[in-house]
Amino acid sequence: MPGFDNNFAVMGEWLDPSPNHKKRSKAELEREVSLEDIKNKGFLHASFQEKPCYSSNGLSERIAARTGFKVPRLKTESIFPSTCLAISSPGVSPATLLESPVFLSNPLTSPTTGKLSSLPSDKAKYEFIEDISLTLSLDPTTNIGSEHDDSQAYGSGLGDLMPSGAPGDDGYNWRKYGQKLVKGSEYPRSYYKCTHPNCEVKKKVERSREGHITEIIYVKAHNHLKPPTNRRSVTGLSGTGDDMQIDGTGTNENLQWTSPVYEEVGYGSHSGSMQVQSGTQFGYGGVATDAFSKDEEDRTSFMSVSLGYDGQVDESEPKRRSYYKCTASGCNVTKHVERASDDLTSVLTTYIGKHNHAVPAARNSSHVGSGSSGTVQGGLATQTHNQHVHYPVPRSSSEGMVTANSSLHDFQPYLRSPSGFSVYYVGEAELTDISVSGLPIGQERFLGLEALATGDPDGLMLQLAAEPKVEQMSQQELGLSRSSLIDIMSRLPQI
DNA sequence: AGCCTTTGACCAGCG
DNA sequence: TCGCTGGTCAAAGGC
Repeated sequence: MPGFDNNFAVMGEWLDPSPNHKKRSKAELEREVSLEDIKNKGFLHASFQEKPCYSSNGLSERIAARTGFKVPRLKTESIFPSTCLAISSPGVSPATLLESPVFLSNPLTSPTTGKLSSLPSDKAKYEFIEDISLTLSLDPTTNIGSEHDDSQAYGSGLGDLMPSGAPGDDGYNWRKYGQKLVKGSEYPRSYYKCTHPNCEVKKKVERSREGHITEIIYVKAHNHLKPPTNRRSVTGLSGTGDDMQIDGTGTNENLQWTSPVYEEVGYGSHSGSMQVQSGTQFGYGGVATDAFSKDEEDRTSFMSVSLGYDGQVDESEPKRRSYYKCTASGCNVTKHVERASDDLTSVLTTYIGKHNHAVPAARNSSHVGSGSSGTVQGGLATQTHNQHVHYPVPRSSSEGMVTANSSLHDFQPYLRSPSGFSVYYVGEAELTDISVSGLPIGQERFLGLEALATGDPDGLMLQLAAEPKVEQMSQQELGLSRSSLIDIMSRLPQI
């Protein structure tokens, strides 16, 4: 949900207009990765292999499986010290940055070149952040930077979102019923059950030693609404409260859709940085949406989303991304509020910039939801509340589950920030359609963004100089999206 | 009292 | 059959 640390006005929203999703072949999805490139050139190649959706392998193993070599685990919490990107917020990693409106309009698109290199016809490696000049050492063998105060960082971000007592707080109540150290994972896996009567939803959560969630796997779907306490009264620009009530999980902020200080400045479709497969909707309240309600009993889902978008090929659910900018005078903070069109329970929120003002008193108005603790302050350059989107796929789809998205995403584990965690949904829902949304690959059109990110020596800012780049897509087709993006970029904080 | 976490034991699937 | 592994159970204890 669009959490509000301050007030954002909706900049706009994209609704993916391209339902002609296609499932990519394995060959199309295979990529190779070169750590040397990452290390030396700063761009990513990736290797993608099919993998079961219900993998229980540890991240490192999965990485190894995909890249073909053993990957020393990074202390990701320290990858990006303040001297790099000042990603003091747990919600930020280079990956998330690359998923920001600046870097990511399409996972298959180079944010720097705008080249779409992962189209079906493209068998080659593709570049992602080649020219990004942020201090982004990706040597996976190195603990980059000093130990930063993880707890502090976390405290302003996911820590609030994911308190230890509510792992992956998604608005539902969970009871832990087991914990085990699974093979291949250096972190214990905790097992939770939804406490709601007759609800069979379970989830498995892996945490790092620091308590950061590294992976969440959901099994089945809720057959009930979220507990009222998690429901937030929302009124706002987009009309219905329900539509706005996207679960405050993703924020450590007071929740407010219609804050007087943020305005919506853009909107548009987000062509799939997330791999999605259709099936059951985990809509607001967890109730299946129409398309799948006919089989609610078997409603389950699978979804792999994370900083790594670790896993799938398909993306059938259109996603909506709203862009907001802080309306405070002189404040250039922007954010964008991404979710599946039908799934209001999950959201990916990305912040760009740093507020240069105090939190408006209006935050405490009646608009403000019950949200959590404090606001995102301090040296926060960007913050991403990487909640996930629930998209279902049938169990059978696991056979074809491919880490298809991008090299970048596949490398997410390296970049995994304290808030970065993988989310999988596993289930047996019938697959009504398997397709790839967001990216009309067949038409080979996309919206790319050329971006340049520069780390602030003070580690407080991230400059994102971006130029939307459009290929094989008419201006008309882009409509507001392009202009909105340009506007967004123009408002980004300057170093 | 109720709900939760913890944790060792147990069970089932698989090779 | 056996061992491994992931998942679950359930008693104990804490809040």
